[in-house]
Amino acid sequence: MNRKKAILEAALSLLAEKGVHATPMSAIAKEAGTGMGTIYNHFPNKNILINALYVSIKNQEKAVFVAPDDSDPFRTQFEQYYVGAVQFFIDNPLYFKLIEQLQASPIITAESRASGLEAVASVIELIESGKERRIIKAIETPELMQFIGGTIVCYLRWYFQAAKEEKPSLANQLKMTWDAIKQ
Amino acid sequence: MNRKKAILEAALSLLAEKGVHATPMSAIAKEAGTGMGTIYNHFPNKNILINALYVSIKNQEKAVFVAPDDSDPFRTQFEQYYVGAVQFFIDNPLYFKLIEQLQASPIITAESRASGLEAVASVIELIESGKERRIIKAIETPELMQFIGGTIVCYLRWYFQAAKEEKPSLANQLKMTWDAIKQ
Amino acid sequence: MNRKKAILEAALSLLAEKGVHATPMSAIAKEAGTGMGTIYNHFPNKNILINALYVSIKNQEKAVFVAPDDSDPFRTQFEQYYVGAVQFFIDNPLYFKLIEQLQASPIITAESRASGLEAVASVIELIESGKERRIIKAIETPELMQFIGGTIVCYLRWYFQAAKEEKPSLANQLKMTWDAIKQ
Amino acid sequence: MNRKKAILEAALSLLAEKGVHATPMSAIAKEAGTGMGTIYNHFPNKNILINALYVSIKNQEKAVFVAPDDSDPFRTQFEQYYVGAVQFFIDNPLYFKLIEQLQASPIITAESRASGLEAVASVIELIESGKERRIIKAIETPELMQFIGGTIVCYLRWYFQAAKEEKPSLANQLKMTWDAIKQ
DNA sequence: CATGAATGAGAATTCATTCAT
DNA sequence: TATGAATGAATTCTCATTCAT
Repeated sequence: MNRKKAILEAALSLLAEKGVHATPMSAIAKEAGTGMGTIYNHFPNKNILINALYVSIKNQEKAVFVAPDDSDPFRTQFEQYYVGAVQFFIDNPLYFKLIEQLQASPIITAESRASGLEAVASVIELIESGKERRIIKAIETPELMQFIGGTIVCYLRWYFQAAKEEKPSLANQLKMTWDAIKQ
Repeated sequence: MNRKKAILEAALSLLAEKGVHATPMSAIAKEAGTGMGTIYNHFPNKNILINALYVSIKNQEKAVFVAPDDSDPFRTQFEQYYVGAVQFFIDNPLYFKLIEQLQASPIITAESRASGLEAVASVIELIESGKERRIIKAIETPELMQFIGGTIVCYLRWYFQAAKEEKPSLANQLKMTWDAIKQ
Repeated sequence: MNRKKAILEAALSLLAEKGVHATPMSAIAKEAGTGMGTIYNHFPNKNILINALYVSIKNQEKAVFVAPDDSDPFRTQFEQYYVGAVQFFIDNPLYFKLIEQLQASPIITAESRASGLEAVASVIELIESGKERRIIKAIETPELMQFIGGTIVCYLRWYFQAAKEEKPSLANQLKMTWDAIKQ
Repeated sequence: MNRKKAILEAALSLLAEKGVHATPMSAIAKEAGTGMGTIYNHFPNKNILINALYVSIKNQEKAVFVAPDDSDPFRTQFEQYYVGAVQFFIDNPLYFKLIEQLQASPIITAESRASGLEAVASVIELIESGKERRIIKAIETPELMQFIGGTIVCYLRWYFQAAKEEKPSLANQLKMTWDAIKQ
């Protein structure tokens, strides 16, 4: 039985669901079916556990951004990234809930944050090539990235709060985002 | 002597700056120059105080959305709303910091959240007229609102984290958002 | 009801009797008849409480060393100091038990320790005048002080462990110490 | 491979250096290069380990008190004991640090303490013969022993806290102690 | 209404000890 | 016999809330 994994899973579910500050370590231990001390054998303290979870999510997110087929049209490649990111969080709602909480939190260290940025390195590359090819607006890449990321977050917020039967179509979102950034 | 106001101001500055969970009621009392009991005379508990702050910010935001001149072109009216919202938070950075923290927090009640939505009622109206006049894309209004709101939040995040000397231009942001939603 | 005093008294009795590490703050609170939080209102943490106790004892000890009558013979003056110190701890056995524990402990700060040294300033003066008058051996004062202090500590240890009926006479002790240091 | 010895050595160095309560069993195991379970195979619990260390030191101290040459003058014999004891702890500073900590500690059992007393049996004998021969003051032997022991402890404290270059001379100490106890 | 000392439940963290391997 | 991950009771400290003044 992999206790470390059990702990991370229990932590994910409780931290995302109840909130970081409403989840005592004892609750995580109970949910993971271990003693509290066991958590501390694997993670020196609560913040480190949370950072580990953050980095683990970001690493999985990274795996989603596989290099798209370069022979595809630019817009197709962009949409693949976009849809990939959205789908990743739709498939893992707890990840989204947790990342939302941690985004602006002082708990996440600069180091964890930096490792999180790696996830989007290949997207940045695509955007910059799009700017060179005059497909994308000539705006600073970080600003574009922030904008695109923002549309994703908002879509997901919207997606998760919407009632089951009326999940908003991703097509609209894609169209708006593309219109926003295209030259 | 308006103690209630002093308490709200102290709470705003501490909750925004230090974080909700790192701000004890005692610190708020000290900053407000009152006793702790006085806070409890005005706000039955900490959560209610925080909700009051949230609603107060949303109400001030509402005041910003004054009906634009109907004789102006639609796009001008839209930009007035957009710039107004952005400017409101640029002028009140603490408001933004606090709202960001509370956005996804279970502290904010459904009721407070609902009252927050009133702020944007007049914008909704504008958007719907835009859709009727086929200036704006035919997408569900809530989805459009969410999208627009998302771009504002992301711009502000970007704005506040950027170094002093290189505050990003709002023009790019306006252009992207308009291109996104326009027919 | 002076709670701070009650806390110090409870702390003294438990720390001295059970030992510093065997006395939880909760036990002190219970003994003092207060809540645990009350202790922390008066002393920010356990170490500070212990230091406060240490300094308080040293201050009371200081009060014991009243300037002796200068017209008395030197030896009389010396014995007054010696007997005073011994009597102080015989009268306050808990003080002795606690000081013994804390003497070499890293809990006591340099500052507390320094304040403790003030207690013996007037004794140092007497010893130095004794050396000048060639009544006392020409040995470095700190070494003499350490020696004298050591004989007191040992006597007290002996005194407290001895059975009730055979408390050792202080006279022997005084004689030995005097013979040791006299020219 | 003598694991028991390795454990005792690791325990000595850590307990003396860091303090009894700041040294977890896990740290001792690591320093000794064994698993934690191994310690518990040799010593049923932490207190028993500490007592074993105490008794071991006292036994080594005992070995230092070899019967002096009976043809030597009494004072020479006494000084041999005295210097031997002092030298023992100067040669083994960790022993002194640990014994100091444990002196007043409830961890040390009455049994261990009793076994510690054996160390000085031969010194007691010498002192009593000195009293019979009217070389030493007619004071209860235990009181004399306590006094002598006290001067040693204080000298050592003084010795170890003094700066390297100004180690206090043992000669002064010997003179004072002798003057104190001699008839 | 205003005050702020008192309260104690609850949180993070430690570590002696056990036991399956 | 050796190992060290697992355990959870025990400890320190915090802070929302109360209430006597």
